[in-house]
Amino acid sequence: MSSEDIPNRGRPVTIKDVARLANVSPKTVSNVVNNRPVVKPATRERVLQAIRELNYHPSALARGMVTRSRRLIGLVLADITNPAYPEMVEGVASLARQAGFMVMLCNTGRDPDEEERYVHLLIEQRVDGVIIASSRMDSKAAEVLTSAGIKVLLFNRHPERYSVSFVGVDNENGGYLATKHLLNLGHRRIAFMRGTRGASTSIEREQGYRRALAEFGIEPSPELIAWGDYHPDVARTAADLLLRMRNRPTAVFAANDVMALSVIDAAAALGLRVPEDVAVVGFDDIAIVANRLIGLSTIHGDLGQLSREATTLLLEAINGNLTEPVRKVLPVYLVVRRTCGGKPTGDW
Amino acid sequence: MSSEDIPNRGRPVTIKDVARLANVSPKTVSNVVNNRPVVKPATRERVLQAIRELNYHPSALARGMVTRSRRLIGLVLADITNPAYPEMVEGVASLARQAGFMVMLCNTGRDPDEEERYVHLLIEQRVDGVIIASSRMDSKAAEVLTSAGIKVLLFNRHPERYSVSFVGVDNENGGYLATKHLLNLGHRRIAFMRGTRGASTSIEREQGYRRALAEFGIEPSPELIAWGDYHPDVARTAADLLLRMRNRPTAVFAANDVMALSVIDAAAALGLRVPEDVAVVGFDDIAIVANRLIGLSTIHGDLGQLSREATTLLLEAINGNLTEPVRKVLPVYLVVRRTCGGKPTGDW
DNA sequence: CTGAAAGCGCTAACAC
DNA sequence: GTGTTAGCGCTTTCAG
Repeated sequence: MSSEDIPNRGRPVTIKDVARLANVSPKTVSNVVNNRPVVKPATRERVLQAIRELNYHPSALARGMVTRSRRLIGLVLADITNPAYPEMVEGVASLARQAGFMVMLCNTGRDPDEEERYVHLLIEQRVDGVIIASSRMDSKAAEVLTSAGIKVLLFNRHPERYSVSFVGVDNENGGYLATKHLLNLGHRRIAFMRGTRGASTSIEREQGYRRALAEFGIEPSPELIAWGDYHPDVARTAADLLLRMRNRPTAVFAANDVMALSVIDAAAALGLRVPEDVAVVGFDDIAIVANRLIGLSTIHGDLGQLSREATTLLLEAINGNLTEPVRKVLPVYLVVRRTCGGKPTGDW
Repeated sequence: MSSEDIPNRGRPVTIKDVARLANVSPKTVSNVVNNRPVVKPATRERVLQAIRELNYHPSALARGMVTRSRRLIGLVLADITNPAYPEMVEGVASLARQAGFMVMLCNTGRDPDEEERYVHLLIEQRVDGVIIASSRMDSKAAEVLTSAGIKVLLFNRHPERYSVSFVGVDNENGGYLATKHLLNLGHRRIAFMRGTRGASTSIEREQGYRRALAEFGIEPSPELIAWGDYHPDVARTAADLLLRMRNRPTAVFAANDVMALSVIDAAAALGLRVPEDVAVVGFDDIAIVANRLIGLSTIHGDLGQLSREATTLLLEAINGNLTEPVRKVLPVYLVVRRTCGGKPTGDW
């Protein structure tokens, strides 16, 4: 009995504590907390008063158990330190937040095993949906999640066969536009720097690169294909090798901006001028590369917009308003700045 | 009865389903799942077989309800698109992951109200701990969380009075070193670009700036103090104003690298050379600024290391191994590259 | 070593 | 309008 009188002995305050203080049933408190308009204003006020007094916070855990909805989404990505991701994360986070969802961050560090582990953790957390922006083409993540009843949205990257919703940019065409532009500027020895092995983005960008070369009757030389792993350090080493070749390329198309920046840095270290000695084009158009000191020519796709579309689609799927998988590919365009040697577009 | 025979009718498979299939009690399954070495190997194998067969994933929700630990931490930050954060997020995410914790991402967008809302959501989620890297000095976030029984670790920024653990870099000294260096190079009209209003980092960096000026008997002129809000666009506008002044500063010390880059961009747009016409020093040493095309002189503090220390401390607090609040301030040093006009350090 | 029962905090059905 | 009861899926007593 006496313990009944002590409101809070360290243990978190529950709906019962509030009910007791407000002299109502737990159900009524629940109704107030969930803004159900069936409560008399006077009662409601009394309950709210009790909530404030006890500093009550309803447990999302307990609620999730019974409603079977956690209001939680997972966000799986390859490497948060690649500036292309934060631009995307921001869009996801803000839209999710508006819809009352929290976001669980899963940074795989490009490790497929880590991705798989995260998938299982997300299932255990009973998240409502997951946005996957990390997968290689052989990933089973989407299947595993789907079979656990969790909605999935693939972001830009995708596995080989997929029957879940996908949003992305037109990577193949981006690769084509970048390479075509360099060809039009007269370059014939154009190197391509690949991203992560097995990433669909890298594969598709390379396909575009090859298509453009083919149009000019050029057989892509294997020595001009480098691996940069979408990672600045790996790319830096690869760029150094590329630019030290006796017959070095006159232009480099890197599968993302981070690697393009590494190419530029390597060139500067070797005393090569960009674009006079070597032209460089990237992919993503991350914010920093528009800086006038860099002026990287690159392929622009609206990742912010894309991430908002992705989140909207995922939330609709979670709400059951999306029965069929959707597939949406946004167009890209070339932004010519300084590093390719072409005539700058617009402000550039 | 017939429904008993159907293993899974859409509803997620529970510990009971596994127990039934393996012919054991739920408790035994629980023991297996939690690797408690009290189960006979044969039984254990049978249970694991059933788990695989049913594709069972224990509910972290249900477990959390009874164990009162979610194995979850919250990460509250001001703006994920500022490259200084991802470098930190990576450290937190990887260490948390190793310890079996998931991370909830809370991007406040520099909005104090949003921070407060996130704090309540984190309490509802019953997270075990929170790393706060977003607060202004008047924030009550740490107090509110602590009073809800949640461990808090303040990262770099801190409120006015705080009695929770804190890790950060020596912001005041960083501001001093940057300004002192510019003074030693002969600059006398040194502008300071502030960050977010009320952010302790910005305030402390300014204090260092003022201390250095005072040593040279210089009264900081109000017209040389600009607001950049730690935001590239705001900073860009402010920089433009600063550099268009009839009596413009010969040097600018920006409270972070993102703003320093905006200053550089503004200078280039106005046809001013860096460092000849205007010297620039930043703060944070984000990865990109080491690129030879930029070569930003800046204050380096090891944010990666700091974030790992932060996470370690938070996890220790969660485990109850940290009774007293800890306060840890890492030293910083000046990296001289190209933009300040001084003699480059090391590789630079 | 394993089983049965209780209960974590909440909401969905029903009563009243 | 409001109260009561019965679970959600798990772990933790306490018995066997």
